[in-house]
Amino acid sequence: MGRVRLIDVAELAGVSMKTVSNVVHDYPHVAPALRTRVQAAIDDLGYRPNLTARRLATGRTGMIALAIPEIDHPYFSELSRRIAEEATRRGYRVLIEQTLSDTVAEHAVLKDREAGLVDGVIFHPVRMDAIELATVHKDTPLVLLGEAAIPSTTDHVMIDNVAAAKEAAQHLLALGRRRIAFLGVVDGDITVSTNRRLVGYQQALVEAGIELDPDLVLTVRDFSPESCADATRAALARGLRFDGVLCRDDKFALGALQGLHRSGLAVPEDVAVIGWDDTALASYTLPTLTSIAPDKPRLAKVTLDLLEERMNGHQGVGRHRLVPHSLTFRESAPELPR
Amino acid sequence: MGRVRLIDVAELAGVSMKTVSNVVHDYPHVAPALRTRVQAAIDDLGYRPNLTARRLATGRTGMIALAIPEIDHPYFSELSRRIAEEATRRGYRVLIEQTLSDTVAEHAVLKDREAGLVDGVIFHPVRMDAIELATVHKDTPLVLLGEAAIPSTTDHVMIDNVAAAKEAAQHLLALGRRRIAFLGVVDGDITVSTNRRLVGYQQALVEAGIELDPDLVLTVRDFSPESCADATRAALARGLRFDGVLCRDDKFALGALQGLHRSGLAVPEDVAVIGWDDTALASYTLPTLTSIAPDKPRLAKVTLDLLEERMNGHQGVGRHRLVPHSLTFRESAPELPR
DNA sequence: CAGAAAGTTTACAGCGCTGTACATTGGCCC
DNA sequence: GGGCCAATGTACAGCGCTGTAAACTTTCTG
Repeated sequence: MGRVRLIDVAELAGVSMKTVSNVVHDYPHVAPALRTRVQAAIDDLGYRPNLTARRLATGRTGMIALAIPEIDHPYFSELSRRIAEEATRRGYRVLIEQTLSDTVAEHAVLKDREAGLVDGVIFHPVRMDAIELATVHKDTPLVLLGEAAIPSTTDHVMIDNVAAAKEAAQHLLALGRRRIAFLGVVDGDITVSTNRRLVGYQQALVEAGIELDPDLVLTVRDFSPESCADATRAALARGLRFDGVLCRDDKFALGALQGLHRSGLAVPEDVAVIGWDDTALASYTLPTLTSIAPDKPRLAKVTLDLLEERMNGHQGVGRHRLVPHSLTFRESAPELPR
Repeated sequence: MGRVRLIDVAELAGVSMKTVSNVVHDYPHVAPALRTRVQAAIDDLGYRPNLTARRLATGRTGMIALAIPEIDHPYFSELSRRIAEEATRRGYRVLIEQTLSDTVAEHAVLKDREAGLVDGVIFHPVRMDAIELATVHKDTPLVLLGEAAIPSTTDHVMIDNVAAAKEAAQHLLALGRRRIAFLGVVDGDITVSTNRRLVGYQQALVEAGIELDPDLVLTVRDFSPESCADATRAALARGLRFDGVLCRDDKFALGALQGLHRSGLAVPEDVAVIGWDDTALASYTLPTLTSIAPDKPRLAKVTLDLLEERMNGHQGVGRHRLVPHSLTFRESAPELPR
């Protein structure tokens, strides 16, 4: 336990508490002799500043909350890591909060700031929409991620989903595929992300002069790879034919790979597959998975840039940043030879 | 910002701060009339207690640290989720800390408690050994996970690695496999976990009257699936033959699946594969992966039981708990028909 | 109905730190 | 030598909350 207090050090060194504090904080105007004496006392006693007291006195916590749907989803765990590392670099700690896509939990997210637990919040909402967010969020430094809610009043970072989906579909087209499926729309739970990606997919096809076939937009039961595998097999079983699949995320793509394999189709020979998020999963599969790759380090950097400005008092309308993306080519939809 | 303070509520309601505090804490002996009046004032003003101040006054933070090597490793992110959920159930929040298997970072883990950031620490060490831990850890409530360091003085939770490895190997034997490889030993970085698992593997073979072949213990470059795939292919290429592989974790197993596939071998027909940790990965692969499954909910529960007792002042020697494990059967090493 | 017991409320001293205001010292310039 | 400024150090009032002790009320008991 941090039994040793500032005043204990001060007494041992024969100085005031404030001087010890100054030494701890590397305040420049401390006489060298004194500094060493105080430092010796600190080391002697094994003094550690009590962060709670410091926080109360300063009003700053040095912590930021990261609220995500699930910590054990590959994309979010990779994102968490990036953000935690970027935050550490800037002297903050990250408190990860799981919402489990639950409305109540999402509403609770912003309370943390009110309770003085954190200085700012990074929030990837699923349920809350722009209006709810705009009303709840008053003066909490907040940066939103994802596409679910984009209130104009709040800072927000994402990739250009439409463009990314379009580029992926265009790559499939460039590979000579003409019957391209989209996997998938979760039954009764169509998210904004899915929507944007679907739009990009459609744009690519239309611009290539291909008629849209609604049957090629597959519907799945839920967000599990299993349901995607089932949907893929079911589609093939009822006679639907396609030679390319654009998936809304890597887990969906794994489901597609399983479904195709079990239906006796070869990837990429018979069907090319593209995933989304470029998580570690993409290199673990058979065949390895071509995937849309958001620039995660950049995402972390931009997000923290915005948040830090807000925490430093920046006021004003919401800033909206697009972060670059690219296509990471692997076996399931190989790069074009040139 | 939580501008509203306890005293503001008190003044509005015309009572003392302490009475408001009592209402906030549901202290039973508050006159009903007063309680409603105070509650109204709280609601009116939108009062939220300042947790930092509370912590300073009580000396409790309500937080526990979870220090793990990597947040984006599937096993650790699943573990984090379990532990966070169990902790939430008990009224704690979890502060996740990445050590990246770095010695310095591991040593820093215990400082958090000293700084009063958390009430207790759950720590999965990689580098620190029992002796270091025993000396550093004085009176911080601490529970260790994993097999790296087991100082007798500290509470510790793990599964029986030797037994689990033995059972897995025995399952491969029961499937009629006789040439069983172990994947693998990381070159120059053999961990205690790997060692325990290797021992169990060897016990099973010896008890089955099979002579140990050191060549069957494969060496890999690092902890990536890629290096495991390479090691598998290289082994096959140099003429090594085997019909079963026991892997030290699921990521290694994914590498094995890739390597076997690329070498033209079928799983499980030619070679049966068993992974370790039963992470989500295991159901995503082709074929799906049989894996040793630690009872993660139980692990979380036991860990928090121990930690809570320590945080409540329990003294005494380290308690060492084994948590149950089982084998989750999937395609790569199917369950025996009966 | 006195006295004890239980219920209810308050005042206030910290928790350990930092920010501010202020005191002291020494160096430098004319 | 006086005056001024920068450097150095200190005292102390909070930050917002809770625990303790004590005051005051009401209820119960014989």
